This record gives sequence, structure tokens and C-alpha cells, in this order.
Amino acid sequence: MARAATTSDAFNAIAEPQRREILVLLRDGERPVTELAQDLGMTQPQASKHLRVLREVGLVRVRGVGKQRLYGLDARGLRPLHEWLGGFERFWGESFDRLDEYLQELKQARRESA
Amino acid sequence: MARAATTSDAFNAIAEPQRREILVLLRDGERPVTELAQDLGMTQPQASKHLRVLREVGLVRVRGVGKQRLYGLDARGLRPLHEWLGGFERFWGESFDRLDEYLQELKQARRESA
DNA sequence: CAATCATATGCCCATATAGGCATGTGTCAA
DNA sequence: TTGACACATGCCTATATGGGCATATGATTG
Repeated sequence: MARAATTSDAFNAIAEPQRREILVLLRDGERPVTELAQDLGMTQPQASKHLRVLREVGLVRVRGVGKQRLYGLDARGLRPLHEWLGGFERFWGESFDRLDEYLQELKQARRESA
Repeated sequence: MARAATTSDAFNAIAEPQRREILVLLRDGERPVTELAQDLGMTQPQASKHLRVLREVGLVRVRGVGKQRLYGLDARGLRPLHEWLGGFERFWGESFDRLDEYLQELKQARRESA
């Protein structure tokens, strides 16, 4: 079996860096496809495809305005990520700043196994 | 070009549901491969492969103890995720509770039309 | 209707995947 | 040394991908 589809959920959708950048741009408001493509230095078809994925997982929504299609962020789609990550909150302080301690543990482990 | 490797970063690594479950299990402490495999209903080779990916992106670390290899969570690997997601924090309240607001609006609209 | 601008799709390709299964490697005990 | 146990790797296959490019679809204007 292959990898799960990028459209299967938000986790898979945001695994692609360019799609994350699109979401970041959209934090500041709605944007048409071409602008996004330019800002991110990608072709228009590429942008459209990425936006399709984001739309399918509910991370962005579209709105037709004249010839244009304005894409906007729908942050509710990030909720699963937020919740999953929240389960690890108790490690934030503990693990991020304690590189030293971790190194100590490593040394000790090595001593024990020696 | 194909999709980025699962080992390219934490984002890609946790796109796979089973790998996320492994990390959840490891929150409670170190575990040997076979136990993880059993708990998650997967074969031992599958577990080993997932663990390899997680190790390559720095989400878990291993420690040999006798015949066993104890895998432990390294939450520092989640930092990029945490930080990226943090950029959307201002949307949490706004968008997540939208449903409530929407329901309020509905009620009010109904009252007004009654 | 025709022309034009803004997007979306379709097609081709190379690549990395996850699963299934067999087998290699490493460690300990007798 | 030989087993036995715990784990890692190798190989195979089907599949979905992202990029490049051409082209179809939609909406607007003259």
C-alpha cells in the first residue's frame, strides 16, 4: 500500500511545505490564486493544485469575486493538529530547554551499558 | 517529483496515523518494539520501520537494554510543529467556536422573524 | 458573439511509500 | 557453540505524489 492521500486529513495536507506557506500567507486575509503563486515563486497550476488539496481537507475556502477566486484560511481545519499536539504540552518546557540534561542521561546510559 | 520523504521532517513523519499513535504511547514512558507492535495491532517489522522514521526525524530515541531496545519519546522533535501551529493561535477562539456564534445568530434571526 | 483575463484540469514521469513476508543481526543463556 | 529471543532489513508491489506543460473551463467586457 502506498502513503495515505494528501487529501486524507490535515496532517497529510500540511506535510507539504508549500502548502504550509500558503496557509501562512492566508493568515493575513483572502488572496487570489495568482498572487499566492507569485509570492511563493510557483506556477499558477501548482498553486491551484495545492489549494485544491487544502480545500478538500477544509483548511481553506473559496469565494468567487468576478473573474477571481479568493482563497481564505479556515483555521478550524487545524483543530485536529492542535488537539493532537496539545497532548504533548507537558513536554514543552521539560524537553525543549533541557538539552544538557538529555546529554547527561545519554552519558549515564552509556556508562550503564558499558 | 514525488512526495517528500517521510523522514524529511517531523511534519511528514507524523502524517502517518500509526506513527502518531506510537508517539502517544511513548508519552507514558519507554517501550520495547514488540510491546508497541502488540498494542497497536501491527506486525513487529511494521513497528520497527515506523520507529526508524521517527528516529530519523528526532522524535524518538533508542536505548539498548539487554536483548531489548527501549524507545522513548523525544518531544523536542515536535517543536517545529508547535511553533508553526502557534502562528495560528489567534484563530483558535475565533474559528473553533464559530459554531456557537452561528447558532446564536440563528436563534436571534428566528426571534426577529417571529 | 468574440476576445481576454483568472483558474482549474489533464497528462506524463520519477520517486518514495506502507504492507506482507522472509531473513539477517545482535544479545543472552546453557 | 548452539538455541532462543528481540529486533532490523531486504525485497516486492500498488499507489499517490509534485513538477512541468498544454489546454479546458468560467466569468467579464466590448
